[in-house]
This record gives sequence, structure tokens and C-alpha cells, in this order.
Amino acid sequence: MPASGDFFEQVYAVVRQIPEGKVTSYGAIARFLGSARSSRIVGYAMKASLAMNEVPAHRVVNRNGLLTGRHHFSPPEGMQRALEREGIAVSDHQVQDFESVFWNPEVLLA
DNA sequence: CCGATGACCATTT
DNA sequence: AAAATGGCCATCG
Repeated sequence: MPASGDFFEQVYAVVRQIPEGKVTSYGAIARFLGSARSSRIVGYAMKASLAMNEVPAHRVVNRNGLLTGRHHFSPPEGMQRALEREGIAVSDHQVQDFESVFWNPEVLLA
């Protein structure tokens, strides 16, 4: 495990707490961690998380509800299928009713 | 060691 | 309103 990934581990911790049937965005996580402008890093962390089968990266999409990272999955369409399996409607690589299935990391503060 | 790049987002031109 | 650019942290060459 990359001990040099301080930010990464924080991201993983949050993503792992995402309840089933819910999704979140990179920016939401970045903002929750205190680095609102480091949303890029969150996405980069997710790519690395694919190597570790302990993070549900398929529950993380961009702020548009678009499955931007589907191409990094194996198979790419597997991400969409995984979301639908959890009860999330996905169409054309886009989460339907995104606001309804959106999960805010702020709930971890409780 | 330095430069470039990446599952993004928000602001400015 | 659309397009371009800056910013962030970490990894790779």
C-alpha cells in the first residue's frame, strides 16, 4: 500500500463508506477533504484504487453524473452494469436521477 | 532532480 | 453562452 498516498487513503476511506445504491462526485470528496480544487487528484486516486479491489470506484462519477472513468474498468461497460445492479439507473454512461442517488460525504461527520 | 500528465471543477476571457 | 485556462497532489520518464 502506498504510504506516500496521504490524500489517496483519505479518498479511499470516503469511497468505501458510500452506501450501496448511491453515488458521489469527485468534487464532493475533494471538498470534503478540504481540497476543493484537487478534484483531479481524487479521480487519479480512483484509477489507482482499481488496482486495489477494496474500493467501489464504480460509485464515483463526475459532477455531471457522467461515468467518465468507465474506460478504465474491465470491461468498461461493467461499471454501468455494477451501478444498475445496485439499483441505479444508468443510460448512455450517465446516471439517471443523479441528484436522487447522490450521496454526500458530509454524513460521515455524524 | 525536473517536466509532463491525469476518472475534474470552477473561474475568466 | 462557449471556449480557454488555472489549480490541486501524486506518479512516471
